Amino acid sequence: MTRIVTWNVNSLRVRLPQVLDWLAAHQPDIVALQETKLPDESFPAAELTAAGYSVLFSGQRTYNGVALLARGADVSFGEVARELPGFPDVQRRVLAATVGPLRVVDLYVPNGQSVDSDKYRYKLAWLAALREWLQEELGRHPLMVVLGDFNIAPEDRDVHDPAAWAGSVHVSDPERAALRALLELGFSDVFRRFESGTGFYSWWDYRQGAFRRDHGLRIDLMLATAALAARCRASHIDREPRRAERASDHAPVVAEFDI
DNA sequence: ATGGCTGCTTTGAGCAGA
Repeated sequence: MTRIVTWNVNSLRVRLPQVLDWLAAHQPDIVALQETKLPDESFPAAELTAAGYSVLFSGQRTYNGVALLARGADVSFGEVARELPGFPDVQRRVLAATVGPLRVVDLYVPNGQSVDSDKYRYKLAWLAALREWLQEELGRHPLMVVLGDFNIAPEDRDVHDPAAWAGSVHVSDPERAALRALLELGFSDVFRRFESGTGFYSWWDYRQGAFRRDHGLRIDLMLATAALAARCRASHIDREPRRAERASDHAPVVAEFDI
């Protein structure tokens, strides 16, 4: 059994103790982190290695930053990619590697800020470039997982108050269409293989007691190719770390595979 | 109610997140 996780930690500097505790408690095999907010020279490689993980990271100061952890010493990360082909970008949002039989693509999709902003147009252009790249990757990697903070709630059932969110960034039609276009390449949203209802969120605003009131969005996703999805046995969102003092505003999303 | 909260930044008010 292989346990795979995605978690937007919103500063690995602040969250490292919680991440280490969570790794020790849950022993995941592959972890994709987003918003590490650390330049590579500050990445806590020694601490994570001491916790039993091999690490790969692509970071920058202040914003963004992604990392992959693979359980075991000296795990080999093959065919590493840190960019979307044809989409040069100073923002560190992409980290892909081959780990054993698996292709793992860790993404921190742009937020988009608001639907009338340049950042929104950047988000849609980024998603278009991502689709082109994943289409190529699919030809080479039948067992692929694309996971991370997508900053898109796929459907209204992934939104605590769809009427309040209607038309805004994270739920707008163009964003959802871009996500559907990714899925239509041949991916499955693994969480939805096990749970079809409303009320399952992976992010809650820090403000206005949103977590306590369970006002959230499901925006952290794990997409698997058909061959990999067929081996998925369970998926859940672990709300426990969100309860902690100084919690990330995102919860880890977990899935287990027969690999 | 463009507030609310958190993390970051050539340290402190402003940006960004979602």
